[in-house]
Amino acid sequence: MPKVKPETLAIRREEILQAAEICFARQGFHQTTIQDVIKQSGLSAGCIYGHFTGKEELIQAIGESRHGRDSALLALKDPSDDVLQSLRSIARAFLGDLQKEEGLRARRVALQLWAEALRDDVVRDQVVSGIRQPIALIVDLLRRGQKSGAIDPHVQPRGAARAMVAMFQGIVLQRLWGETVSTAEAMHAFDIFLAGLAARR
Amino acid sequence: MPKVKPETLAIRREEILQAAEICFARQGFHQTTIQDVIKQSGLSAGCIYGHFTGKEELIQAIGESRHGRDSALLALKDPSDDVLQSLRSIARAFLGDLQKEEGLRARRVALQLWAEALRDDVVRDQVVSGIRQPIALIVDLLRRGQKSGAIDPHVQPRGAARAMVAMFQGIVLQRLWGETVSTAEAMHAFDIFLAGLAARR
Amino acid sequence: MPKVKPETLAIRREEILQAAEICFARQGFHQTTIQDVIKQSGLSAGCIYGHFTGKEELIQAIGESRHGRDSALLALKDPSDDVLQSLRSIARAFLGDLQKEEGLRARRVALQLWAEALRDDVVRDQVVSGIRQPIALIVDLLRRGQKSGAIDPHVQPRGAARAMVAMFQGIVLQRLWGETVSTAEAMHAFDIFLAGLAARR
Amino acid sequence: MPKVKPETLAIRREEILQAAEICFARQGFHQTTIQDVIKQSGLSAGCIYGHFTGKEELIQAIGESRHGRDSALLALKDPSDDVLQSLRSIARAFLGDLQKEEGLRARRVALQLWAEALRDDVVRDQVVSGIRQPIALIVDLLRRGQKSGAIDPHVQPRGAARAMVAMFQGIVLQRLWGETVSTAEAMHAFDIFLAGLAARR
DNA sequence: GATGAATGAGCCTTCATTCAT
DNA sequence: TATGAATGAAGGCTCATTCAT
Repeated sequence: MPKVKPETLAIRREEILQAAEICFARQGFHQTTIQDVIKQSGLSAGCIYGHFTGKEELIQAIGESRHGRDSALLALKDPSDDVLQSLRSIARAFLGDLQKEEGLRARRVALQLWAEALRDDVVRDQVVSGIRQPIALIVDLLRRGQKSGAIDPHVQPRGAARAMVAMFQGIVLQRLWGETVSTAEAMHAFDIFLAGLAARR
Repeated sequence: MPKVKPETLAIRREEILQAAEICFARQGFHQTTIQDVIKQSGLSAGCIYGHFTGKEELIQAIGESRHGRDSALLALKDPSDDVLQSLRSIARAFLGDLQKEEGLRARRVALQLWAEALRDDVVRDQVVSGIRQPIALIVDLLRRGQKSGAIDPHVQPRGAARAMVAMFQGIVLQRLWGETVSTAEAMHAFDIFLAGLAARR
Repeated sequence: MPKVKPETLAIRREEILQAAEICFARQGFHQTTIQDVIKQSGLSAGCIYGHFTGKEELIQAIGESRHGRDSALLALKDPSDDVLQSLRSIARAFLGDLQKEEGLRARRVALQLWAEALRDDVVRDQVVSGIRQPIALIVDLLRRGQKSGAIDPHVQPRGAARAMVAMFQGIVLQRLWGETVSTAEAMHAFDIFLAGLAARR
Repeated sequence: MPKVKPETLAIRREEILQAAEICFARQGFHQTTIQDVIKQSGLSAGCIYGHFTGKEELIQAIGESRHGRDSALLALKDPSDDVLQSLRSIARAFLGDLQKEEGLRARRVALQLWAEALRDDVVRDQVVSGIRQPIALIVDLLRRGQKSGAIDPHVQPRGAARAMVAMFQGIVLQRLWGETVSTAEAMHAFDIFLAGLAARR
C-alpha cells in the first residue's frame, strides 16, 4: 500500500525527465552531469536515484518519451481519401513542428539518441521502432494508392516509404546544424518525390 | 636540424588518428578514453599529447579526415553528358560504400560527428561544409539538366539537391541502426525521385 | 533546509585545513599532493574538493588562518605605559612562540607562504597585510614614546618599526634552518636596538 | 682525455644555469619545468641531462652560484679602521644591490632557496653557510670595535651579528613582496642599531 | 656530445552513486 | 520519501627522464 499516491510518483518522474531533457538538449548526454539535472530540477541526488536507477535509465526514459511524442505527430493527419494529400499533410505536420523552437529542441535530443542507439540496445530499439511506425503507415497509404490507381504500380512501397522517412531525417539533421530549410522548400522537394510516385502514366 | 624527418611526424599522427577512429567507431567519442586510444595505438600518453592537445582536438582531426574522404567519393563519378545518369552514378558510389564494412565503420564515426556538431563549432563547420559540397555539385547538375531540357524547369535546384542529400543521410542512419537497406532498394527509391525531377506536370 | 548544521561544514573545513597544514609543514606546498592531504585527513578526494576548489585555495586558506593566529600573538601584550617595556613584551611573546614546537611548525608553513607570495597575489596580500599590522602597532608605540620623551625624536617610526619586524623575520629564518637562537640571545640583540632608539645622539 | 675542452663544458653549464635562474626567478622552482629551461636556454633536454643529473641538482647548483655571488658582495667593503664605518659600508653595499633590478631578481631566487632549505639538506647547508660567513665577519668587526672602545663591551658579538643579518634578511623579504624600503630608510634603521651598539657610555 | 620524440608514473580533478539522517 | 555530504574509482593530462640517432 503506497503511502504516496502513484499519481504523485508519476508527476515527480515527469519533473525529473523534463529537467533532464532540458539539460540533454543543451549539452548532450555525456556532457550533462547528474549534478546538472539536480540543479535544473531543484531536487536532490537521492530523490533522482529514487526514481531512476542511473543515468542510462534516464536516457532511455527520455528516449521512450520522445517515442511517444513522435507517434502523436503521425496521428494528427486527417484521414483523406486522396493518398497523395494524406502524405502531404503528414509531411506538413512534420515540417511545421521543425520550425518551432520546441520541436527543434526535441530534435536536438533525438539526434543524441540516434547516436546513442549505436551503443545502447534499448535506445536502438526505441529509435528503430520509432521509425517503423511511420514507415508502416506510409507503406499502407502507398498500397492503397496503388489500388486506387493514384500511384504507379511499379513503386515498391517499402523502399519508397523508407526513402521518404530518410529524407525527413536528413532535413532534421540539416536544420539542427543551422542550415535554413524553409517548410516551402522542403515541401517542394517532397512534391518532386510525390510526382515521381505518380509519374508513370 | 631535426634528426627525424618531418615525414615521420605525419605518419605518427596518422597512426594515432587511425587508432582513435577504431575506438570511436567501437564506443563513441565519450565512451572512449585516452587510455583506450593508447592501448589501440600501442603508443604512450605523452606521445599522443605531443601530437594532439587533447581529446577534443582528436575528435576534430577525425572530423577533418572524414571530410576529406567524403569529398573523394564525389570525385569518383564519371562526367557523363546525361545528368540523370550522373546523379545515378553518384548515388551508386555512395550506396555501394555503405554496403562495405569499412564504409559502415566510417559512418558510425560520422554519426558521432553529426551529434557532436551540436556542441563543437569546429565539428559543425566541418559537417556543414561536408554537406554543402555535394549539394553544390548536385545543384550544378540540375541546372545543366534544366538547360538541356532533361529536368523540369519548375524544379528548384537548391531544395531538390538538399532533399537528395537528406535522403542519403537518412539511409545512412537506418543502415547504422541495423536496418537492411539494399542498394537496389535504395536506388529504386532514388529513381522515383529522379522520375519526379523529369516529370512534366 | 539542510539536515546537517552549517556548523558541521566549518568543522569539516577545519579538519581539512589542519591535515593540509601538517602536510605542508612536512613537505612544502609543492611536494604535498592532494593524495597526502587525503591520507592525513582520513577523508576522500571528493569531500576535499567539496570544500576547496583545489590546492591553490587550500594554500590561500592556510595563509588566511596563519594570518589570524599571528594577529592573536600581538594582542597578548599587556598595555603598559612604558613604551620600551611594551616593545619588549611583544618581542618576548614572539620569541617565546618560536621556541615551542608548534610555533616552529607554523613558521615552516609561513616560510612557504613567504615564497609563495612571489607568485600568488592572494597570498602576497595576506603576507603583506600580516606585516603591516605589527608595523602599525609599533609605529604607534614609537610615536607615543617620542611624545613621552622615552624615544629619540630623530627616530623615524616607520623605518624603525619595519626594521624591528624585519629582524624578527630573519630570526625566524635562522631558527628554521636549524640555527640555535636562544630567546635570551635574541632579546639581547633586541635590547641593543631599543638602546639605539633611546639614545641621545 | 676529453675531446671537448673543459672550458667549453663550463661555458655550457653556465648557459644552462643562467637559463634556469631566469626561469626560477620568474616562476619558482616547482612551477618551472625542465621544458621551460630548455626553451629559455635554446638547448635540448638531452644536453641538459648531460650536464646535470636532474632538476634537484640544478637547484643545488643555483644555490651554489648564489652563494658565491653573495660572498663577493661582502668582499667589496673597504677595510677602514672605523668599525662602525665598516659596518655601514657593508650595509650600504647590501642595500644598494637590493635596489637594482638584477639584485632583486637574484633575491627572488634566494627566497625560493630559503624555503627549499627546509627540505633539501644540500640547499640548507648552502644557505646556512652563506649566513655564517657574514656573521663571522661582523663578529670579528664587533670584537675589534670592543677592543678599540668604539663598541659597548656588554654587547654579545654573536647575537648582535646574527640580529644584523636577520634584519637584512627581513628587509629583503619586504622588498620582494613589493614594499617600498628605500636605502635611506633602511640605513636610518641600521644606524639606530649601531647607536645601540655604541650607546652605553 | 647533442638532439628531441617517446615514455609512463603519478598528479589533479570529476562525477555517478550511496546512505545516514 | 527526500536530502546532500561523502565516497572513490577512473579519467585527462603533465613532465622528469631516457635513448636511438
